[in-house]
Amino acid sequence: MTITAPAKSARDRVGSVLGPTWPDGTANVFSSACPSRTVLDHITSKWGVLIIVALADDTLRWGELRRTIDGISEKMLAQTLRVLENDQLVLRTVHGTIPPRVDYRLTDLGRDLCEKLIPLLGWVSQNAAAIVSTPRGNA
Amino acid sequence: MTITAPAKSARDRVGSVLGPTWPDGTANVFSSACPSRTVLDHITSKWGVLIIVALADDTLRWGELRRTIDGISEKMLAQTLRVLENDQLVLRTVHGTIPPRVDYRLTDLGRDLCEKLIPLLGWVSQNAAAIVSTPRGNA
DNA sequence: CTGTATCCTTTCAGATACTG
DNA sequence: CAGTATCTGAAAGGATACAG
Repeated sequence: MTITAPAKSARDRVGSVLGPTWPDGTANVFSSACPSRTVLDHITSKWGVLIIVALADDTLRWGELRRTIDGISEKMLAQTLRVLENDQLVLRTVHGTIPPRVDYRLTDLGRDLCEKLIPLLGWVSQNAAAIVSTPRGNA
Repeated sequence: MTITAPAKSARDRVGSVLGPTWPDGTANVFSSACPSRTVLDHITSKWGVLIIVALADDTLRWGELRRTIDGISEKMLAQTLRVLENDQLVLRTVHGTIPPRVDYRLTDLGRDLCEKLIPLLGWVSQNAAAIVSTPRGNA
């Protein structure tokens, strides 16, 4: 292995764990121009994680998603679903029936991502109460 | 195990994977009032993930963090660090020297979280290029 | 070097009303 | 049922200047 760039602590070390996003290694997630930044923003948008995880096991209908994810507005549900669908993480199926029925489910890509998300959300669920219960000026 | 609530597909199934945040099981991450929502918002804030992962291996100084995380403003770095510190994920150490030196490193809690974040960021790094390169009206 | 304070712009997000 | 359109207020975020 040839090392050309100067070793720069975290950036390179974590970079080697994550791997560069571009084959030439010019960009990783710490670079502002990196596409992984865009995707990360989509996923970590206010509702992205919750929608994906809600679809972990099931195909859900629009109304089911809306009821499952407490507090989401129709606007944000539609908006986030569109982004997720465009990222090929969620698949939208329209049944040409009256009344209309639309199903949402994860793509293979989405399911793959979901498996990374579940442990994260599990950790948050377990530790959230402890974190929030020590508010020293918390937002 | 006593089941009192009607089984509601994803909400309960994923809920059983994640576990309830409150011991009485009244709230999980899908509930808007759940504290895990707050913590999740902190972590998935625009810069939260990046800061935590940047500190994965190293203690970093303010300036190092600023240079590592490309594109972050001083304001957002300070703001996000304060939230993370308050959540007991990041530890701030002030050395009383001139010129001033301040170190940031992960707490045990933060390191634990970081281990859930690395696989996620790794996945994003590997798949981002493919996702972004198929823009059918992408934002 | 490590931040704060201020101003300003952009984006997010909810409420409401409406459509096929 | 499954959305869209529009409006409005709140919040996030960035640039710049300044302070200890």
